[in-house]
Amino acid sequence: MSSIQHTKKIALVDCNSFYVSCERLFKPSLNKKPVIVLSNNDGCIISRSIEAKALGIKMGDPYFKAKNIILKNKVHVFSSNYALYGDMSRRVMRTLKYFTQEIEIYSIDEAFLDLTNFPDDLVELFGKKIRSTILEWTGIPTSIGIATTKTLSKIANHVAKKEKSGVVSLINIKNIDSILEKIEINDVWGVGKQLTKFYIRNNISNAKQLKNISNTWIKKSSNVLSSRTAMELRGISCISLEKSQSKRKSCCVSRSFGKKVENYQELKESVTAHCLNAAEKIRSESLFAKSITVYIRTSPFQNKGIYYSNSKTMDFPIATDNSFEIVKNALAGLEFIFKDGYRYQKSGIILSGLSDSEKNQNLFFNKKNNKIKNLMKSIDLTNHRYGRSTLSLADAGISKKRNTRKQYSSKIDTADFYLLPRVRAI
DNA sequence: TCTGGGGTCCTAGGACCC
DNA sequence: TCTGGGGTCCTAGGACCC
Repeated sequence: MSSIQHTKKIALVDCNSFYVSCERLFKPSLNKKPVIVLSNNDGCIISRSIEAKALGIKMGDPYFKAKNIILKNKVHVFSSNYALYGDMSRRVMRTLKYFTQEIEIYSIDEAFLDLTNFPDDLVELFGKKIRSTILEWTGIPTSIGIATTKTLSKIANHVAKKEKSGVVSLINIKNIDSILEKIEINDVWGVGKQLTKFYIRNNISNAKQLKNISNTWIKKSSNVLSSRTAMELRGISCISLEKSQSKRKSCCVSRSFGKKVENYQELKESVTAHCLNAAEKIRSESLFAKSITVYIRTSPFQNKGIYYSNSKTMDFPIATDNSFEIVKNALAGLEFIFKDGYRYQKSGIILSGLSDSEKNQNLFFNKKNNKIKNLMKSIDLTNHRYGRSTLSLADAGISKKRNTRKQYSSKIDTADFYLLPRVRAI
């Protein structure tokens, strides 16, 4: 057993303006220029380059509201291309795994690494090596924050975003209070809109103040999550690294419509399509759903007409991954909640109570079940080979034009070898 | 005219039981 | 006038994250 006691060291690696950076790979001429990426249907702004941020363009703002600034400043606009971002994300994560297996992939553009086994005085240098390697191998710029807990590594990362080196370690700093003091309370990981309001009311407006507040007070007036955050600010690790990604518990598929929908048939088609996507997803992960929720709603932002939103949840008699059964139940639920005369903006479904046990199934295993299983398998295989929705149910309305907007797509597919950008070795 | 999508966890309160 | 008390389980909705 080693006698050396290592300080706990957690690094948070975060890709800078990830979606924008992905698009820039294929158009290097856009470096240093303002660029944004839009959500589905070109609805909201979901990624901004620093130059776009500097223009005052806010995260999550509806596109049409920012259009004036965008046109005036010649901001480059992209519709989102999730296939591209997912692919680039996998490349970045693979690169990280080259450095350590102690990794938690936290989101599409973020990962926590446990660097406890590296010497304290070398960890920042190691961070810089990681950063330059990711840039070299994938072309994606990152920021890296290193500290003793996840919450503090988030803060270190926040500071690193403004540093030229892109890497900040709090490990060897004796007293980090002067740093925490400059972190606004709403920038602390785990403090959202409601908690910010609550803390401000109680004269807590930065991370240092939250760190120094009594634990009993937080637990009493808020909840365990809040006290965990405060503890982590004090350097006491409460949120551990989740190395193995556990199987998910639910699976949602939803879309807003490009144009409002009043027609029942069109709603049915959208719900059917959502079900087929979700069913395929859970089958690919060998999961079975216990229940399904279907929901529809009109736009919450328009006051013309009355707002209507409703949902219906149904249990399956036996947990299932069968597309037909999932669609059948969803459509029954839709019929139950549909009301005529509204301009619907969105529909969605949620498969929940997901499990990978086939316990329930085995009891009822028979020929018919096997037949359906094989059918599902061949549907998935065909769709995988020839593109999504090659094989579909009639109700998904595949012959029709999709009710979505995607005006600014770069149409880049990393599966196409010749479009892959060549990244210059540094 | 036009406002994303996909997750997790916690808690309050209702249903039910003795 | 006045209607127990304590426990468990489940779910819907809220808050948070990216």
